[in-house]
Amino acid sequence: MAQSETADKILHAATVLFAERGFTETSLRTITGMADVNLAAVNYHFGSKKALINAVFLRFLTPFAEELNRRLDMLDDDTDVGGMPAVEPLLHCLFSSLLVAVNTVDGEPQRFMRLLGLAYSQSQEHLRHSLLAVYGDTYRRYLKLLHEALPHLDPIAFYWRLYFMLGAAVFTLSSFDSIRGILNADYDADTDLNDALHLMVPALTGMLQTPNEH
Amino acid sequence: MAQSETADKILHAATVLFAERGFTETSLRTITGMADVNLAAVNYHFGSKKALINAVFLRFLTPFAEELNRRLDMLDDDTDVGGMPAVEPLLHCLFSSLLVAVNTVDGEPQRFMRLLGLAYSQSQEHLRHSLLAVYGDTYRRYLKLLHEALPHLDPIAFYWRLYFMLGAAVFTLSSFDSIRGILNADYDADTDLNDALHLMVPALTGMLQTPNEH
DNA sequence: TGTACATCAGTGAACGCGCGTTCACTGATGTAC
DNA sequence: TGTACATCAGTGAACGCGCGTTCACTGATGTAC
Repeated sequence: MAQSETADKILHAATVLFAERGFTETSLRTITGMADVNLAAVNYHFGSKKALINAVFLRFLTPFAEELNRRLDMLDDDTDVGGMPAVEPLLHCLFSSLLVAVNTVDGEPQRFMRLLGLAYSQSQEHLRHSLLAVYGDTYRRYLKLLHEALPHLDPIAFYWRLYFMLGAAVFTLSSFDSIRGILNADYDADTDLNDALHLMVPALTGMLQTPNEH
Repeated sequence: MAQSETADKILHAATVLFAERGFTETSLRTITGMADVNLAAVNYHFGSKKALINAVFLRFLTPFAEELNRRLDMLDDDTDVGGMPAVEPLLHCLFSSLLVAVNTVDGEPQRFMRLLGLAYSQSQEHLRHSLLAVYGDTYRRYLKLLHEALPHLDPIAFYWRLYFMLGAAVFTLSSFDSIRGILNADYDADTDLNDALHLMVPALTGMLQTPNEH
């Protein structure tokens, strides 16, 4: 897939338009119009609109998962002698992989953050299944390490904290452009994606490490 | 609006279906089919599909904003003699108002959480404008109090932390049903909405209070 | 070297379908004189 | 008390439109004998 120039142009236009408006709100006619290719080319190269949505995600999640695994390997080597990796390095791993992966494919980094947000909110069951099949191993590996770094949390509390973290990250990064716009207008201060991630790491570390009083 | 039985049935069905599938993915035919009313009744009572979406939000956000204002008044009275309200009571205020409001209108509480999540992710500009016009004052009042309780954060850092909190809350609560399902299956432990909120308050308090090292 | 066939990327036009909205209409209830 | 008119909730059928998908087709390139 995506070996032809036409398929590449479709993937690029679909990425931009899906991130801007969502999946249902973007028609194949708009995509092929922007990509300057024939309407039927989407079904020729990808088979269906659903398959196109899948392909858009695979294109940027594959380098992300590879980068994350590479960094977790490095972290494993570093801590071979003395115990487990800590929370903060684990979060750095995650966000740095995101940044690196997003820069290997074309386009604005925050586009992919928006797509990630959409994947969660628009109930695309087919998408969730296909993503879990491809990236499930990496996901479970990361979860195991993170939980080991948070021994004060029982499994239930850990699971909820994980979702608090996912929510904060996905929501903030997928609204990144609009938050930045508001801050520029109100406080005349510019924050780039890297700044935002550096504000997020200590805040989320603090959240995860807070003791859980019942 | 919503004084007739037909309009009420439409509002109820729309609330259920929008929360399940999103706005674009729910057709007026599905809504009127479930409500057992005539298709044209939506446009007769509400004017358009967009106006129906607005009405669904107004119905549960209005009791929420009223309840929140009432609780903030009480908090103001309590702290009249000694300083400002603290972070944790402010979060309790917010979440308790949500719970109370959601129980005054019919239906499962988590439905409204899902709608809130959708309002953020589906780019419904008309909706955001209309909501800010109606609830802007309450929103700004709450923000001011919360910032006063967090004097260690400069405006920029505060703003980002606010979005981390919003993200964690909206995302978690709108995925509440599926998270609960996973926990039931994997750990055989049931968590209701109240439990989830009580796990959230200390975690988010910890996140907000964490110092921001640069 | 020449011919026949297969493969493949891409195209133009049409398919049927479900969508939100509109419109002329009905029938019940309220109001004015 | 009776009649004429206005208002209002609700209806049935149709409107035009944009959607994802399909299909027969073209033209270029590669392969076999």
